[in-house]
Amino acid sequence: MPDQGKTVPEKFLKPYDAVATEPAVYKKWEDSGYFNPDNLPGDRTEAFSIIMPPPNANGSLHVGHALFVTLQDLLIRYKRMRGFKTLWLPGADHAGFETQLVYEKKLEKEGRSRFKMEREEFYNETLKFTQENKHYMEGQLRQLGASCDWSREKFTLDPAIIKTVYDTFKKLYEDGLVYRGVRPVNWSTKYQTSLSDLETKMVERKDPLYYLKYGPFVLATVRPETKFGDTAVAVNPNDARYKEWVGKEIEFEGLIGPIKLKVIADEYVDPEFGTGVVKITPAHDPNDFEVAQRHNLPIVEVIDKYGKLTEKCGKYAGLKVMEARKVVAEDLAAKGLLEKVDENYTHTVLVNYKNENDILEPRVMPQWFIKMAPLAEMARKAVEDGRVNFVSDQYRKIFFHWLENLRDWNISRQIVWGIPIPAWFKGNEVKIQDETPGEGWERDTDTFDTWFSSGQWPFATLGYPDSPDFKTFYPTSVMETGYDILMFWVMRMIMLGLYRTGEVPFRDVYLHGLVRDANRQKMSKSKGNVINPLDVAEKYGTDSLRMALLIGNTPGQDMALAEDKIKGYKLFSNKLWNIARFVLENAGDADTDAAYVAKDQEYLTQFEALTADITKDIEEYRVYMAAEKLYHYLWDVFAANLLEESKPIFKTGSPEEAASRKRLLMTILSDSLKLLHPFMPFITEEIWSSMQGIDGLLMVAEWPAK
RNA sequence: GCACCCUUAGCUCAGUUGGUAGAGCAGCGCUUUUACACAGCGAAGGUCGGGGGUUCAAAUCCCUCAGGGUGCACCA
Repeated sequence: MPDQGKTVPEKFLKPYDAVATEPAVYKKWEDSGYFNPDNLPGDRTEAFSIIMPPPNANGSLHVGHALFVTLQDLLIRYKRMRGFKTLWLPGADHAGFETQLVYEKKLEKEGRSRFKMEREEFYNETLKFTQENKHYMEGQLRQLGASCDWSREKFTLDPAIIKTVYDTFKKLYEDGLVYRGVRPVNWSTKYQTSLSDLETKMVERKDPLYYLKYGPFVLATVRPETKFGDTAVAVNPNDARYKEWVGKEIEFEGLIGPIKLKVIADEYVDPEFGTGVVKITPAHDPNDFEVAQRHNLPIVEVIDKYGKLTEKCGKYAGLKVMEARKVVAEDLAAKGLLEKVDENYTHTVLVNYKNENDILEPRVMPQWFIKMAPLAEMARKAVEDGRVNFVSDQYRKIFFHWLENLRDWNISRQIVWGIPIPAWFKGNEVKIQDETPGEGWERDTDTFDTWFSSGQWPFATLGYPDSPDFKTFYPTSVMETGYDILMFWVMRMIMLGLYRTGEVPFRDVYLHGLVRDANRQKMSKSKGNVINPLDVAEKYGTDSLRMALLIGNTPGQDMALAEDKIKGYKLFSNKLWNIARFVLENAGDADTDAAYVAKDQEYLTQFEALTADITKDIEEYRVYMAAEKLYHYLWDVFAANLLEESKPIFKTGSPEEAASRKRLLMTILSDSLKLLHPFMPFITEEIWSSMQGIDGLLMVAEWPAK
C-alpha cells in the first residue's frame, strides 16, 4: 500500500451510508442551536427570513412537501453561511374544511358521523388528531434536513395567532371592509357549509335542457325544479321579438296554481341562446340574483340547506333536487307545459373543489364577506411597483389577471373545525368581540375560512405588532410555495399583510410546480404512482432526493420525478464520498502555505470563477443551474481530471508539484463542500467532520465567494 | 370566451443578458489497473413543433399557424 501512514477514517473504506449518517448529523445541527438566529456565531446584522408554508396537520408529508423543504432549506443554509441572521419559521395549519373532510372520512370508516356528535366532542377529537399528525410531521421535516427554528414553531390555533386573527377581523369590520351580507354563496348540501369562490370548480356535465312553456314564451332551463322560485322572466332589451312584452306581466297556469311574472329587460340575457327568454330565480342562481338586485325583484327560497324543496313548492316540498327535477318535468309534460327536451346538452356545473360529486347549490344566505376591491388595489400596486417580486414573470401576469375578476370573499364557514368567528348578535345588533357582551346576545356559530387565518401567517407568526421578531424579520425575504395556492394563499397574504401592517409580507415570491411521476401524471394514491419522500430518502438518502428535486426543476414549472433520478444522485453521493477518500488519503497532510505551480493556479482560477457563477445563480434563484454546475464540476472536472492527473504527480512528480497539488486538492474539496452544503447538507457535513484541521460545523462555515 | 405556460436526443427535462445545443435515465461499446462494483469509462444520438420576420448571428426577440396543459369567466 503506497499510502501507509495516512490517517483516513475507516468509514471512507465503505460506500457512503446515508441512512446511518443522516439522523446523527441532524442531531448535531439541532444540538448546536444554530437553527435559532439568536444563537448564530459572529456579528450578524442583516436578517434573512422565510416563513414556512405550514403543512396541513391532517396527513403525512408528500413529495411536494419535500420539494418546498429542499428549496427553502437551501436558501436558508446559503444565507446562513453568507453571514445573515437567518430565520426559517416552521408551523402547521389546522386546515379547517380540508381537515374536517379527512376526519369525517375517518369517522365514516368507523361507522360514525359528525352530525351525530356534539360540537365540542367533534372539535376535541379533531384537535387530538391534528396534534398527532403535527408531531409526526415534525419528525418528517427533520428527516428531510429542515434547518428551521423549532423553538419558534407556530400552529394556526395557538392563542396568540387567534388573537391576531380576531384583531384583524375587528379592524376590517370597523373599517367597513368586512360586512354581514345576505348574498349568494356556494352551498354544500353534503358538508353543510358555504365555500368561497376559490373553493369551487366548474365541471362539464351532460344534462337534459328543458324547454318550458311560460305563457306566451318558451324558455330553456336545466333546472325546472327551481321554477317555484321564479320572480320574473327576462329578455334582452334589444330583442325585437319581445320588445312589446317588457314591463308587462305574463299569466299562466303552473303546477301548483296560477303564475304571474313580470317581464324585465336586462343585458344579461343573450338573445342568441335558447329562445332568448330566461326565467329569473334569484335565490338559486348568482346571476339571477344580480338581475334581481338591478330590478328590485323579490327573492324566494325554494331549496333548503339539505337540498330539498321548501314548502313554497306545494306538493313538491321535501323532494330532493334531483328527484324534484324528474317529477316536475314529468308533471309539466303531462300538463302540456313542456315544449321539448334536449337530452344532449353539455354545460358546466359548480362543484366542491375537494369532491366533484358534491354539486354546490347557490343559496342566498347571511354570511360574512370581505370587500375585495380596496385590498386588491393595495396588492396590485405592491406588485406593480416591485415591492413584491415574482421570481417567474408568468405568475405576475396571472396575478394581475386574477385581480380583475374578484368578487367579495365569503369568509364564514358553517363547520366546527376552525377558529370561531368573534361575533355576537342581538336582534339586528352586531358586536365583534370574543367575550359575550351580556344578556340576550348570541354568539355566531360559524368559523373562519382557513385561508383567512393563513392569509395573516407572516405577521401573525412573527408576533405583530410588538415582538422584536416582527421588527427584525418582517417583511420576510422570500415566500416559497406551490403555484397551486397562489390565489388561495399568496394573494391573501399580500392583501392582509399590507392592510394590517402597511408593509408587504415578503419581498420575493418563488413558486414551485407540481411534482409529477416519470410520465408526467399527477401522483395519486389511487393511481399507485406516489413517491413517498421518506421511503426514497431511506433508500437513497435525503441528499439524493434533494438533488433529484432540484436539478431540472425550474420555478413555476411542473417537474417529473422518477425513482431512477433519485438513484442517480445516490451514485453522485458515492462519487463525492470517494473523492473525499482519495483527497484525504493523498493530501490529508497538505501544507496550506505551499506555492501553487502554474497548472494548479489555473485550476484554482477556474474554480473561483465557478464559485462566483454558482453564487450568482443562487442569488437569482437559478438553484437548478447551480446544482447542475456543481454536479458537473465535481464529477467531470474534479474527479475525472484533477484526481486522475494527481495520481502520477503523487507517484513521480517533484516535491513542489506534489505540495502544490495537495494544497489544491484540499482547498477545492473544502470549498466544494461549502458550495454543495445547501444542496446536500448531510454528506457534506459528514465529510467536513473528517477533514483534518477543520473545526466547527459546515453549516456555519463561511461561504467561499468573495 | 379571455389570459398564461409548454412544444429541444427514445423518455423526463435544462439552456441566465441572442454567439450554430446540455444533463439524467434508457440504449450501444469497453473495463474488474487501489478514490469509487452500492461501479467506472467511452462513443453515438437533435434541420431545437411548422412557417415567416428582425439581426453579422435566433432554441433564445417579434408575427403567425398547429398541438398539449393550466388559470379565470354569468350563457339560462
